[in-house]
Amino acid sequence: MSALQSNRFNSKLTSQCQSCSLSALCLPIALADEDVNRLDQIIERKKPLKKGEVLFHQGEEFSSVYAVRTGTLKTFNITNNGEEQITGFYCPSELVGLSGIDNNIYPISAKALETTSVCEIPFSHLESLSNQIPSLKSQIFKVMSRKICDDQQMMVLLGKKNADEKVASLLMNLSGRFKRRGYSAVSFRLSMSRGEIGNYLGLAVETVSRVMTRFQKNNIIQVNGKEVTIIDLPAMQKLVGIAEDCVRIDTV
Amino acid sequence: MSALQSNRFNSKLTSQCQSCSLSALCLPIALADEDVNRLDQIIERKKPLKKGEVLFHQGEEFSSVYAVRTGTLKTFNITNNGEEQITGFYCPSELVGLSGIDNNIYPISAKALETTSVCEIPFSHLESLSNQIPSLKSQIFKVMSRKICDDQQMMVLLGKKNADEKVASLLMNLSGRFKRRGYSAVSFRLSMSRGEIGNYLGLAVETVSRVMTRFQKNNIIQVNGKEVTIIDLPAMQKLVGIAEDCVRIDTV
DNA sequence: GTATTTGCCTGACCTACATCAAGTCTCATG
DNA sequence: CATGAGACTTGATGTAGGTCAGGCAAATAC
Repeated sequence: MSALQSNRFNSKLTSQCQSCSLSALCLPIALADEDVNRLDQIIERKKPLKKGEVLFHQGEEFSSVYAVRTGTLKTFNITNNGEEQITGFYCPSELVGLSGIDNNIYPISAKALETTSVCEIPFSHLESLSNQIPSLKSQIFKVMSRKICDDQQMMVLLGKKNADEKVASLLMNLSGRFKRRGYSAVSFRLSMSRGEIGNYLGLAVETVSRVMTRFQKNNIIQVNGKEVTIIDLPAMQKLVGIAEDCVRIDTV
Repeated sequence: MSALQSNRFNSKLTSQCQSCSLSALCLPIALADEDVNRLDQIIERKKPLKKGEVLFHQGEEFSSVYAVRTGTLKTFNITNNGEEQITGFYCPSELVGLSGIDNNIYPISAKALETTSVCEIPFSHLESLSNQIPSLKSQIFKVMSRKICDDQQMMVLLGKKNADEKVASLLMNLSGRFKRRGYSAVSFRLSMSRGEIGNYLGLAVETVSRVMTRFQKNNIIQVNGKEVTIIDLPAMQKLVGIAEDCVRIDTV
């Protein structure tokens, strides 16, 4: 059975790690069955967030990290002059909130881009559980390290790439994330608006729009509102520059 | 005795965590004495790197994280088209190499900007020691979380700030890091070149140069080669926007 | 000592992208 | 069904910062 044939995980809140199709991507990877059980017990499944609802606010006391189960989140930072700077988009199986550990305060807010359900993982529990399960601790180190790695790639993007490369990079990045979860890597739906894309990439909305219509004219992608299909994969890869995503070789 | 009156830590390679004036800033914070001892035993003090020498190369197998004891490092990423993108500068007490944990490969290189000595902390040892010392594990989580936090601030900088704000942010950031180690927050020496600053901030060398001379003309800073003095602190803070560095309140 | 390289500064010019302005399209709501 | 508010697109224009080119000074080599 394919990992994604099921729709169980938005059906009831009681679903568990063992039966969750994301479990291989999420934290429990590399854990023994009994350990997954123990992890499972500290996780709280909350009722889904509606579009626009906030999971946690910048400045709030840190308590939990969250694994996205369905839907998408954005995290953002309100800058001193009041503008929002989006720092990331989070898809199912991805962990949000790690930046709160340092100061026990969330330095960013997290908001749902669509109806989104998450698993809440109280960090104090996770931490004490990680005392008992060394491989869980290693797993957390890895997840955090990967985040550092990804953020550094993002810096390269923001610092060195032009508008075309930025947009192509985002699309290819999303493509890879869909693929990893078993969805099509070439055809998908953007859950964020053009404005949010621009904000994230350091571009004006208009630029995002222009780049995407130009890509479409040049038969690199096909766009229909939020639906995107990548047509000319080599062209996209060339724009991104192969060897993205740290040095990570995608083994999936 | 001030934390910085001593010069012991570049005098001999055998210096230990207990006697290191950086220990309060580095990993051992919040560790019991006996635990510091145990940590101390896994750390290898290497002979100093000369300017331009590489600590580890992008793509190399990951083995250790490093704490800078004296001097400065930069980390950088060679992009697909062969250019270098600097992802960070590292001052004494700061930890380099955390991004290697994820894939067991360093995704960046680290190079000395001046004569630099480091403590090598073999990660496998650190990890197993962290099984025995929960507070050490927490400390590692915190350090990694802080890194994520800082990187996100860097994204805001690269995505939203103009040249003046970028340069001001870097100077103020360095200022804060000097201060934390007990040095002057207003007068310090840049260990990186203008080119490296530009590269890091996503600016051309010429722009960095122009911004700094303009700052000087407007009596905001005083520049003499690599020596910088901040004259008009409020102006600088205004450029940076107060409330930098995540939401962290500097308690030092 | 001179030659050469390297880092930094400065001016003139150019371009990629932002900004402004005016649509069109979508879709939610009374 | 009409209406109104967002979200998206497109064109015209402006500008911050990049690029190019030249020059000086300090460091390094010869």
